[in-house]
Amino acid sequence: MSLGGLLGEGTGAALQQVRTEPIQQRSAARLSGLLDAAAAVVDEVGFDRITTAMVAERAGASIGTVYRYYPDRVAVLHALHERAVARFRQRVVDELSASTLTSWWDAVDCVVTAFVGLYRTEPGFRIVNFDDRDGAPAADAVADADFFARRLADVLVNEFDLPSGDDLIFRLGVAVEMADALLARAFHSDPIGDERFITECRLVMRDYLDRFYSPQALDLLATLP
Amino acid sequence: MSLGGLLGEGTGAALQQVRTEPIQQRSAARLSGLLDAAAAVVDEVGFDRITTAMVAERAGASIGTVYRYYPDRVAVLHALHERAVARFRQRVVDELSASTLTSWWDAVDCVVTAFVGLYRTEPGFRIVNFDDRDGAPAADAVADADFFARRLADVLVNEFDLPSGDDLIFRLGVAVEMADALLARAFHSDPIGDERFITECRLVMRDYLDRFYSPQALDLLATLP
DNA sequence: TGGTCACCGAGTGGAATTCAATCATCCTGG
DNA sequence: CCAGGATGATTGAATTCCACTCGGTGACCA
Repeated sequence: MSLGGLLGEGTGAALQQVRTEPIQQRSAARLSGLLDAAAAVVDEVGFDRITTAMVAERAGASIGTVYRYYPDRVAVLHALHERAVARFRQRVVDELSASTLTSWWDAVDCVVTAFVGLYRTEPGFRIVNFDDRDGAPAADAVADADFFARRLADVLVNEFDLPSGDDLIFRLGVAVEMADALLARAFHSDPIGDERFITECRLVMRDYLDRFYSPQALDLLATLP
Repeated sequence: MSLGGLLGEGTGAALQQVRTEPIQQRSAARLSGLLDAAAAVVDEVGFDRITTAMVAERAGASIGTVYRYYPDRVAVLHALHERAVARFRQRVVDELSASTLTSWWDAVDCVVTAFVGLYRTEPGFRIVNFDDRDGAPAADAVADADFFARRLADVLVNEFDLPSGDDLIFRLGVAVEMADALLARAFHSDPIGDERFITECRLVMRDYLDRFYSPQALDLLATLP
């Protein structure tokens, strides 16, 4: 789940992707250099044509260096995905603080906007996000989505007084799944993103959550014990 | 898109997956045996760890035999998916004819029910379905989803007088994406399927489509030119 | 009995991964 | 300040793995 884990400071699994934590400064540059190279290569040749040799060469490193940091080919792509998600997280924060939020809806809208922005500007993300659903990430994905739903729930509860609880988390989880699917569809064959799906995504999110959390629904809820 | 192509009699690419059409009877059994083996292996080791050797061994055949029928490893998984979809198609038909349909909603509900049943009973489908978005099928997937949306639109237009047109197809496409995401989520870590997500899927589908195609909405639409 | 059809499995090639050797940097005692 | 050992970082040839090919062998048919 790609929207998952957006607000987490690392979801646990993320950090263990790196085999050996770099100790000297130069290797930090190496690490991000490898990811930059991977992003470029993925954009050029696609997900399933990428080879470790290409990544190494593009990064000006040797094969062995790749394996020093990542246990296998797929882990490199995972890490690329993780980094993109981290940048997205920052983007959400920026977006949230740059906007004047008058209701929970504005916050949700910011998240969608940030995600769309990520698709558009982060090299390789579009492809990695589609293809990263295999194998290993599958297990993490649900945990990530759940984690993200919890974080988002915190924000909505604290900022907009939505009623906290498992119901809210579950519904945000549902919303995240739907949004991810629709945005993936929007960008599937269109680097700019098909606006119809993006618009419909916002609409669906709002309608779905309005059902439970519109002012009217909340008022109604308040009148009941 | 996994719900995609459900009602199609083959989407064009489907039939060309088999390299050589079997001529003698025994080879028909071989073919389905290979798929059974692939399904079992996929269930055991997962999508990206499956090897042609594993499939061959499980089927009691040799590597060469696999390649006699399928051009490559991915084609085997395509074929497995296709077979599952074919069975699903039958299940939809059964479901539709076994139910008394009083509105378009009943038809949509049947599709969801059939899809859930497929997840539960078709070996290997759960995993293949997740990963079928990736790699090669990715391109087909959107076409499939679109194709399925069109077929479903036909049914709803003919049986329940929904207004035909691109809008209906687009909205069904959106609905398909959402349903697929939510059902995938329901079965992601639960072989039986998390009922909360299944229920929510039905609810979301209905709410979303009701917005445009509820009796009230249709009446309203009718009063306008 | 000749001609397809089906099957086999060692062989090929390319990509993933390993690992022993080498280089770079840091650290410490003098 | 500076040997020079210790440890981190890098290398790339060697190895392993795996998808895929192909020539040979038997099975069915007419």
